[in-house]
Amino acid sequence: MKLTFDFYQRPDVTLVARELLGKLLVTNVNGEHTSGIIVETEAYSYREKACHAYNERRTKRTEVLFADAGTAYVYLCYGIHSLFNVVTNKIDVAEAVLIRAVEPKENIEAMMCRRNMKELKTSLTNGPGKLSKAMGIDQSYNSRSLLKSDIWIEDIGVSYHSNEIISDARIGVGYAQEDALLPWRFSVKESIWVSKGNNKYKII
DNA sequence: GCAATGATTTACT
DNA sequence: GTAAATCATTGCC
Repeated sequence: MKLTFDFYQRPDVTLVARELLGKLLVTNVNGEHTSGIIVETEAYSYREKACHAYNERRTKRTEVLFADAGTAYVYLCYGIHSLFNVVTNKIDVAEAVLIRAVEPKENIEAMMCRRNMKELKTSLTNGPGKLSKAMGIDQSYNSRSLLKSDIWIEDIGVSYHSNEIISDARIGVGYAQEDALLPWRFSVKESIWVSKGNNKYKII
């Protein structure tokens, strides 16, 4: 069952981030239907410095974060990678969940083709830039609604108890000072598809 | 207008 | 382990 507006509009972005684990991310790009199970997420909020819309900063780019719940926020990172987020909370409240890793489910061949890979490895989708490419998500999906387009998230009856979820500091947000320590990264403990993180800016 | 930088990945050594 | 790739957005001049 496709997730509805009510799922995304709830006020606690970390709760939504946790509950997105085990859900199925589905895209239908250029006639290729692909999907993967979400195994790693991060929460972002206007209340903390790691967020692009920190302190309610509105610019052309961050405007999407103030949009209605269930809107996709796709932005270019390091000039190369498209990172996929889902906007949560009420309209004009800038919060979002970054999808960091998925377990490939349907049409894995098409995903490998998009990533130029010959054999199936976890590196197909174990990172935010990687899964976007595998799923065919690019800048053109920015500000698209997940409630009524060719990209959406489904509930497939999987949910995790808190002892099956790892809660940790987010990756690559060292610039956010004290907010970089918030345990707002969530991943499925048993999954081998979780990203390895980024040692470069790792916080001790 | 211009310079700095990043919610990363990949290919080297 | 280290570094290059690569560019939209941002903030300051």
